[in-house]
Amino acid sequence: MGRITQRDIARLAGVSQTTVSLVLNNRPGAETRIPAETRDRVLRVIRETGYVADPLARRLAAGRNRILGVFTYEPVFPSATGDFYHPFLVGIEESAEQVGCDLLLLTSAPLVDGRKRIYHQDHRLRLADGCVLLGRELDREELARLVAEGYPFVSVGRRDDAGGPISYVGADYGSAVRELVEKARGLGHEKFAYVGQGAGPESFADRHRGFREGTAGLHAVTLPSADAEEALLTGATAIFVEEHADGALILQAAGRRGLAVAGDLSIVTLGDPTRPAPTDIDFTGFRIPRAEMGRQAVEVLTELIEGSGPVQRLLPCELVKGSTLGRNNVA
Amino acid sequence: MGRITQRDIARLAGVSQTTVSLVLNNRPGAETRIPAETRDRVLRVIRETGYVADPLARRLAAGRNRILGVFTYEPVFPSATGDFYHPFLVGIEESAEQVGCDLLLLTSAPLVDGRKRIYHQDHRLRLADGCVLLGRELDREELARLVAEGYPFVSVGRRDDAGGPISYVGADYGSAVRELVEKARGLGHEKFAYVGQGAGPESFADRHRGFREGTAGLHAVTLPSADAEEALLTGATAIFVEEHADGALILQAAGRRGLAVAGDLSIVTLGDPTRPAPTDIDFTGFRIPRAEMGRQAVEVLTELIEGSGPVQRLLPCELVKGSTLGRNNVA
DNA sequence: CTGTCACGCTAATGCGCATTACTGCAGGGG
DNA sequence: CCCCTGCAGTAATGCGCATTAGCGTGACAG
Repeated sequence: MGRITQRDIARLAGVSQTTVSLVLNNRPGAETRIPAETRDRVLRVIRETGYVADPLARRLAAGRNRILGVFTYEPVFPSATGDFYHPFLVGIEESAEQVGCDLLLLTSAPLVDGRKRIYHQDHRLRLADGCVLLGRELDREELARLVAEGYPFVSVGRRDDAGGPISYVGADYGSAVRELVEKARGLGHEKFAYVGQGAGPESFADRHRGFREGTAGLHAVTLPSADAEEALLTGATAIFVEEHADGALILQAAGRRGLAVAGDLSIVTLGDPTRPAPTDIDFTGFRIPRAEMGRQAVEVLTELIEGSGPVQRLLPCELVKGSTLGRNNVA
Repeated sequence: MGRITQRDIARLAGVSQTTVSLVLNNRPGAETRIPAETRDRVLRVIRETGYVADPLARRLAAGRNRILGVFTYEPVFPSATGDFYHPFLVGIEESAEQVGCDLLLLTSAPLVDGRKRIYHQDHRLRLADGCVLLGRELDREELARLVAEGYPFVSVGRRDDAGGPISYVGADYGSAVRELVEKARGLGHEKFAYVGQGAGPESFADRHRGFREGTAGLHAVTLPSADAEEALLTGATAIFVEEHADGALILQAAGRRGLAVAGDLSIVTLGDPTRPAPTDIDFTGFRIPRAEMGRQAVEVLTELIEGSGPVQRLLPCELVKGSTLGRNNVA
């Protein structure tokens, strides 16, 4: 007892499979070409049988699916980073619902060298019409291949070209960081430190670029995350940290030295925490518009699938006033 | 320049498409039928071109997909209930990864009368080989139709028959509640109250049944959630609440009356909070094995797809000691 | 009375793959 | 000499649908 097909419907309605297809898709031209009487008859049979077209066959023939893939380079559901990615998914799901698409979580991608890879033996990307890519760090080679194959995809987060322009919906880290630097300068700060990678993934590079641009001509040093506490030795009065956890670390260290936060020392965090941090602290910094990024990524993806060219959007970050940035009181 | 197909590979390797398919699937029989020389030639071309079979066509031809659907009657990602459902998804994802399936979130299902419906104009269930159903309350008619159509699905949470037995992986609420009642009786409690729906969805009905069985022959009343505070007027020394939020409410009310919790009054919660509750309180109760339920649901679903008959599992709940159940000190 | 057109529909084809049935060939037994 | 068997592969078919080309009929102009 296989499931019902268009042929069955056709037989029951006394028409051809073609007619069923035409009625079903309500194609322009079919509207006029098929009289209401026949159409109703077909529709009635469809309703009675509860028939629905097999989306797979449909896609095979038509090339469309209304399935959007979601590929995440870092694990989304479990673990600590999960909380960071959750808001993106909320936006993605919301938007997918609006545009009437289903979401395919590419969970079957195996780990290779500790990372998920899109392309692997028997990859299943093509199940979806297009794909949203999530992750701090995307594989350049894979991106290049996606571009080369002309597969529609949108990155959540800005990406450099990879053998061609890449569509993305990112956060404007550069502007956000620059603004915060300027705010600090307005409060009298002249010596700055940046703690974090500041390179590698675009999101870090963008932050650091904003920092460099904002502090151009001023005293400004950059330290890796591992040396976070040493930022206190640099003479900086305003420390910008990529990661909340590092901010908390520096805060503690400052406390031990008897430095008053926002008085002797200001700390600014650059984005939402990606690791769980003892963060009852109300850091000055900004918020990444994660849900909105997810939403718009799906929007852009559907446009792409419709055939539009690459789209690149940077969304503004919302500044968080917080209480860790104050007037510089160091002579 | 469409994507590469088996035909292309065949042309490049100087063989037929059939041969490519045979090599690719390494079919028993093909192993012997195709000499290593030819196979290597084909494999080399495949490697050079980076070809991968279109999973869609594959499924169309073979009838399988390795896609598992996830349908949720209540919204999963956003909102408050999201936190409740999250653990299920974690388990589902984990298990899906293990069995090498992708997950299709049926997000395109529209709301009808405020609820999601599986069956609607152009439903897309059949995209997946089978489906995991999530939600406190599933639509009986829809279940019946799924059963009638022979579509493989597993409910997370026990379900009554609907025109046939339904596969599920549920939590054994009945036993858990009964155990808690017995524990309370062991501590000298003789008058009980149950606050919550106690009917309707299976999960509530099961809890209530456990309560009734445990308190058989004793003083035991049942109150709707709206009248939670009135539980204090019933003379009950042990109050069982379906929902943490109600427990918190009763706790407050008890405080106002000067009743000591676990002393004058014991409160037991029946499961994890589904609404965010001011729950720094360490309630005595039990935990629903949510992740495990998700995991096993996927397991069962794959069995079902392989052709097994209905499977029904009840998983034990883990009792939580907590601090709100104490010896009855009321004369 | 023929040519043309619109109408209402259908036959045929192909999407990319898996599968089944078959073919051409070589070698060996009868 | 023919038949059989095994080998190494190929042609053909179909999955369920969308799409294109086309067909039979009646109406109507010329």
